[in-house]
Amino acid sequence: MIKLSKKIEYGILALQYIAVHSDKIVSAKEISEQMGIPYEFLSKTLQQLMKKGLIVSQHGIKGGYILGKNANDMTVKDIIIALEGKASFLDCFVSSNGLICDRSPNCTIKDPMEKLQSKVMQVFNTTTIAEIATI
Amino acid sequence: MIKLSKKIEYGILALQYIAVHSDKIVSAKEISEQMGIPYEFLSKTLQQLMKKGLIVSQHGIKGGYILGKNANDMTVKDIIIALEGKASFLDCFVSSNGLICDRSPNCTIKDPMEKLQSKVMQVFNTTTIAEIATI
DNA sequence: TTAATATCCGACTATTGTAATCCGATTTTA
DNA sequence: TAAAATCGGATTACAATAGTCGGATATTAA
Repeated sequence: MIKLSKKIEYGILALQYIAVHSDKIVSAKEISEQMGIPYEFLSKTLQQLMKKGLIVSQHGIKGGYILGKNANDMTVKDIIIALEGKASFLDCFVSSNGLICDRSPNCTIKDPMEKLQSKVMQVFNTTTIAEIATI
Repeated sequence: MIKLSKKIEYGILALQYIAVHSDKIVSAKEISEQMGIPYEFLSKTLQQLMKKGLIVSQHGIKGGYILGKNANDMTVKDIIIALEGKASFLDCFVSSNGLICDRSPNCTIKDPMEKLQSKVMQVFNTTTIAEIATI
């Protein structure tokens, strides 16, 4: 299947919510309730985004999250990489030399697929949270 | 994960192989051996492509497959739809009215994600087997 | 100083979808 | 009529996703 995982969907929803409510600190509970996302799962996702610097956390009773950088500088590709470590279509693109599957190194689709992938990644890399948050 | 399934990877590989060897009928066994794809799984994939007209089958001892239409008119999107029925990022885009998940109809990411998706689909829709087969 | 509320973190379970396999039927050609 | 191919349903195996649970830590406010 060619689709975005729930984790990425939730990540985008959360970042959008935090961006729209940038005048205050937003808690995971608030996002969970307002966006209809399972609380525990969302918490995990937010912690991952925090570790990658996309958001900044504040502990304690008045705690929550704010954006870690400008929404204009935060792309969908950033989110995918923060939450899944990579953003690639085929497994062979994960390693640096590309020699993973049986067909390597004489794979006939590696080069054309790499071009296809870079085109798609360019779309992800030019779509920002600022765009998504502006409704 | 944002990645292409093995089925789609195999489908692209098979179509590429058939396109390159368009001077003859190519059997599933030959593709399986040459491309290193599990025979039974590949057979199923080829049957799906056949049902959608991307390839034409020939029964019997000298049987196999040839392209069902010009490689220039066969896009990656065609392959994805033939093998998975749809080509969408989020589940809510599957239905025509988009009212599936909890957030509908007031979902705040549906519209921006729909734009993102259409951009990606345009990439898939403008990449042909002819391009992929020309190495 | 203590209770409340929040993030943080590891481990675990449940579910789903993918990938692969098995078995047999049908078709065509030599 | 035997061999080699496609066809098709059912089943199994496996991996990744999605979600849950329990508890530790940090911060604030009463």
